Amino acid sequence: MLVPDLREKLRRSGYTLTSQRRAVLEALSKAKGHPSAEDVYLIVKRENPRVALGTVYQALSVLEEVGIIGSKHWAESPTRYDLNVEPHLDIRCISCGEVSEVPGVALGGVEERIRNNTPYRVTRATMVVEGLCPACIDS
Amino acid sequence: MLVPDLREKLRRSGYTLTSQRRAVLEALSKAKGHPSAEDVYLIVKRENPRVALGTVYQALSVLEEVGIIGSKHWAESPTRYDLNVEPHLDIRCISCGEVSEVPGVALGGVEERIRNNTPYRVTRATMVVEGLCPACIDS
DNA sequence: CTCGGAAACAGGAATGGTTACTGATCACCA
DNA sequence: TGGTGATCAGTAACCATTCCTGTTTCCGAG
Repeated sequence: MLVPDLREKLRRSGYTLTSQRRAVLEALSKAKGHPSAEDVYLIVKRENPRVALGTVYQALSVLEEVGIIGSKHWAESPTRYDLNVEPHLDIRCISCGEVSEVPGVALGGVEERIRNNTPYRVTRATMVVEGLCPACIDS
Repeated sequence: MLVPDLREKLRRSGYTLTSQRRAVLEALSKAKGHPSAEDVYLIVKRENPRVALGTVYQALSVLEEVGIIGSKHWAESPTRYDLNVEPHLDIRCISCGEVSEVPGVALGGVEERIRNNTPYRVTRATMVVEGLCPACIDS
């Protein structure tokens, strides 16, 4: 199964397991990249044409809150979702929009240092990386 | 003067110096924080009620391209602009939206390590930090 | 198993930041 | 100073996302 104790994880945060939420999770694993909400919507729709886009947005936000999926946001581009909830770097091509992972780079305790240098209660510290992918450099 | 050789810097990239672009720059320095395009627009409008919001957007984007100003983007919030073009960390309160600087935290060559671990040509690597500001923690 | 109330959903309208478009105006070099 | 390409004002359009409303689904208590 895709996520063990899925129902239990949702219930612990006061949510219920619905077929739509399961379908969104399955679509996310099928997409195997960094799909946007709309990408997920299109995949879910292939099997269940009656799902609403708003439902996909809501399901993604619930799944993220529960900690089953992660999201990243680049300016001028829809939010991308990811089954990989471990801290890791992704880079987005400013020309074609493709997102891929940057392996082997650790942030080295930057978040910890941020916490020690601000009176804010830090809730999120993400690296947003942009560039030109190999294919777009050549063209 | 706010920026020496302003005209020259614009000209070098093929742009001209206009009163609107100068006004946007002045508004940005008056705002003294991390204003959004609309914040800048409202300030500029006080002295020149005929400016259009679109002009402010275009001016900000030109000034950024030329390297006179910087911008940062948090999800679910308009892009913020800044006269400080040196690499530095800013944190945004997820409750009231206020942005302030996190002093004394260096990224320690993370960008260099990213460049060495991706086939992309990196054009931008920013840290996006969110949290609760002291005032919002108490309330 | 089944019933009732709470949660979630479908469909579509609304929102908000940003960009695109068009005819009028301006900046600047010859 | 005059011409021309860049820029502007005003406004419409765009797109990702959220909101709204009536209907359906989920699931724990019995």
